[in-house]
Amino acid sequence: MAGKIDLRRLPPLKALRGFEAATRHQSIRDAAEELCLTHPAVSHQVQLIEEALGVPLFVQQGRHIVSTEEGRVLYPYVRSAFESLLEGVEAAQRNALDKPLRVQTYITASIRWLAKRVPQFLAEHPEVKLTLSTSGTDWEFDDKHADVGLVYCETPPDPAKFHWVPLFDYALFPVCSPSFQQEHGGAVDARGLMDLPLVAIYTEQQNWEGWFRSAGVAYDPHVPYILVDTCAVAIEMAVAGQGVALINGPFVDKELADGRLVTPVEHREVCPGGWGLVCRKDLKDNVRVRTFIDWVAGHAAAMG
Amino acid sequence: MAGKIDLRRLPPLKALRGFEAATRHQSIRDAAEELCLTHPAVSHQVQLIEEALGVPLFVQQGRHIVSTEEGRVLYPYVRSAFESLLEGVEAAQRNALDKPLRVQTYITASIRWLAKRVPQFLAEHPEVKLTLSTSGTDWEFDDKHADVGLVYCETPPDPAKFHWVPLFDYALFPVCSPSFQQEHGGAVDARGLMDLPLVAIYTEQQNWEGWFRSAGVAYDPHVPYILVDTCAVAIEMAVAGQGVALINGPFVDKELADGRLVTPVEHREVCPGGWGLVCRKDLKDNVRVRTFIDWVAGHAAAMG
DNA sequence: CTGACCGGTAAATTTTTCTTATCTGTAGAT
DNA sequence: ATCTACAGATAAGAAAAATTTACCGGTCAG
Repeated sequence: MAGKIDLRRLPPLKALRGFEAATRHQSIRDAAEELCLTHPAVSHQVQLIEEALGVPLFVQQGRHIVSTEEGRVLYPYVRSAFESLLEGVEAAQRNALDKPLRVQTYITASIRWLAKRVPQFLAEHPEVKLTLSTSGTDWEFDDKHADVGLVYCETPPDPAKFHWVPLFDYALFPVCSPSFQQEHGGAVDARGLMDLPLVAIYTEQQNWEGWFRSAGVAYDPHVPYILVDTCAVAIEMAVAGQGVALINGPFVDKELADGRLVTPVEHREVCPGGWGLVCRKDLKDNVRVRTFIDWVAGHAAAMG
Repeated sequence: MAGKIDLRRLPPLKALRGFEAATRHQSIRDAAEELCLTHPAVSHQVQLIEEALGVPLFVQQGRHIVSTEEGRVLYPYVRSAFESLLEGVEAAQRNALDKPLRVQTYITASIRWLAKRVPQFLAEHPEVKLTLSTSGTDWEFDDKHADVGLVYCETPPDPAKFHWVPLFDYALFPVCSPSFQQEHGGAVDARGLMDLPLVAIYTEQQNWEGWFRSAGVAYDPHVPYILVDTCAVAIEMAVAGQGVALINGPFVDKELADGRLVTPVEHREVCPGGWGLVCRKDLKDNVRVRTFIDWVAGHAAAMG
């Protein structure tokens, strides 16, 4: 980190691009076109540098311009400065890319949605490494230990600090195995469901209550619950024919499609908020973060 | 002059100075001070680059900032880009300096004022070479063949095309040698002067007429003239005691000071315009031109 | 000689940059 | 603990810069 420097005598940096292009084309208009500017803009940029250096860089010859000797002397230095900058940008971005992206998820979202798709992501983006940290207990996105979170939020997080990309809405619906359904007398209504063994999650026992209420059924606090600790386990219980689980999101799409699970009652309780990706606002343009978010959001939109 | 390039992905060049200084100081405020800016300006510049690269370059640690790994990776590239630019500027300026500066003068101004001072200028500015082109006939500054002119103008040249630095005003006064004065009866008035042999310049015979008029003396067109072709010769004639010459500017200061010339009549005819330096407007900031103009103007002010 | 082409210039507008004022969080002192 | 001084971030407005639009003048090819 070398010391002292005399940055004062640097030429107007922005205008250097005009000089570079004008020198390369030996034409103001062509340079302007390349830079998506009008020709007076480039003309002005060149004049700025000529003034700053106190040296003419072009002379008009007929209706064209031609670099002066000084212009030709200066050009390679400018060129190599630009190349150095481009190299630097690439090096910094490569460096950033080399670090694994830390992704925080809830255990259910991880097991039943993200984990399945991660291999494809890694195959499509071999330059990005991932670290998944799944937790069944932490509901809050922890920006100290993760770059991106796939989380559920009732209300979108503070937009002043966080970038939020919604993925799926949050609607609760009951599922059970087809054999379980037959054993308990085929089709039932919401009221009938209350007599069956219901699988609930420790931390979200109130979900059933809300669902019954939204289905227009008076809630009986003495409903026979089977308590498990995560939604992923509740799903396994339902598949195994142990009871009716209350699910949200796209986490049982596959089981519903291939018939391992059915919805004994069609009613869905639409809840506020939804699942989405979250990251610190200042990271939203980070190459790794952007790559990951765009990819996941694309797949969520495509496959629900 | 290598071809193609992808300038699009260059970072915002102007903001790079902020990044450079902030990295070097590891402090936004110190960087701002060095760049003569306020700290929000530098803060913003850094953010601009971080956004452009999609990579954080600093993290806040306590109440200070510290470069991230990416910032440390990027820095040397930026640094070397700046150094390349500074080298380029120097190389171009050195190149420009190597060419001789073409100075156009009238013969009198050259012989009696400029030529004497040129050696000192060359000694003080060994990097600047001069080509003097003196002419007794060309009155118009010829910007095709000269970079700077030391010329007389009745009215300042068009400021849209030329840069003009006035040096001395133009006031006509008569001079002769002391012996000549004594031979012709000592002190005289303007009227008496008309009877003496007057030295006039071919191309400016009307000068005497104007001088007499401004002195309040009726002009007699039959005054005995000795005609010479340049003012420099007229001066020599006067020194040699051949007659009275009509002089302007500082061109006989030395002879008046050491007594080789005297002013037989004190009246001076102040004429419009004056002597000055002229150059094309677009050259006024050229290093060689500026050096020369500043030096000459300084000496003209100091020594009249 | 005419018309298309090229670059320069001026004025106005848009964009960028910078400053002023305020806020948040940290570290050191009381 | 609480207060103060300090370092940065942020927002809004002001200042400065870059850019565009419209136009001019010179040059060259037909």
